[in-house]
Amino acid sequence: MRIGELAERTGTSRRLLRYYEEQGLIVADRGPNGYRDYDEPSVDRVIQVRGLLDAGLPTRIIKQILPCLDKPRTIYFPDATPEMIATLEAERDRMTRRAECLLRNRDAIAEYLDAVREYDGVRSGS
Amino acid sequence: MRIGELAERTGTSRRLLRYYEEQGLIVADRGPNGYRDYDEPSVDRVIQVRGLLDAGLPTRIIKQILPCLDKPRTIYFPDATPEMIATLEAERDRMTRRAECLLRNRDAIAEYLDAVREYDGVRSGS
DNA sequence: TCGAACCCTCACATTGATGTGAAGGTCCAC
DNA sequence: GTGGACCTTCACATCAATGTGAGGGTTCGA
Repeated sequence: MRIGELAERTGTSRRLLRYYEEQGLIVADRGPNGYRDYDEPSVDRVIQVRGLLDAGLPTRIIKQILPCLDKPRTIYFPDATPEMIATLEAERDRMTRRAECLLRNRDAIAEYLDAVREYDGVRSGS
Repeated sequence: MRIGELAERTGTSRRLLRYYEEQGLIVADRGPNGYRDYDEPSVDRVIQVRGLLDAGLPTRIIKQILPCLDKPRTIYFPDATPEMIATLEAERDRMTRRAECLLRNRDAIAEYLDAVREYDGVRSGS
């Protein structure tokens, strides 16, 4: 598929798809005319990249961890260097802390909303 | 306490503390000399702001939700306008999705790390 | 009273993720 | 064969979160 379709199916601008490619997060074949050509799995890939980005990871890190997250659990150990391992461990912990913070604050918001709902319910009668 | 101490205790640069104030995320008294003067709770406040920021929320949103998150469960309903409620609900859901994505990918990384560890363990013998 | 170590404001620089638009090639349907 | 809807690259713009430094005041201890 071409970039327009991928953009539509992933809800991502063409500009960003090119940017992700430039950052090494996705790859694309090229047709004889220079047009980018994507395969079906690219859709999931882009969605995952967007999720990670939205979760707050920078492209630099995403590029590093993506190879470890590929579905066919082949578990590549291409260059599981100590630095790489350290980066992953650090990132795993960062993600844990981040998620905790997120959930903690989300719960606080939910709690507030519940209180508001109850308040409104009482105020307007049942 | 003055800005230097707060910076040190929160691991945040003075510049950023001033920025957060400019964005309305924290407040500071002023001494007769113009120096900012912070109270003890400011420390937690700054830490929470940093957590939310790190969790990916923009200052604009943080400013909106912070009042709902204040500890003394006074539950202010200063201006619980419908728009405000909608914003909060949307943000709550966004945070949930974000956290899920984060945890899903974190688990994938953890799984990978486990596999690597096992691989290394086997390879080097016990 | 001098210097170090604070503080202030202002303003420009940078980085990452994006938007936008120009200048131009390709493909297809009419 | 022309127009519209694609695609290409390049480059400049933007926005939020930060860094950095200039120019200048305050506080305090030696």
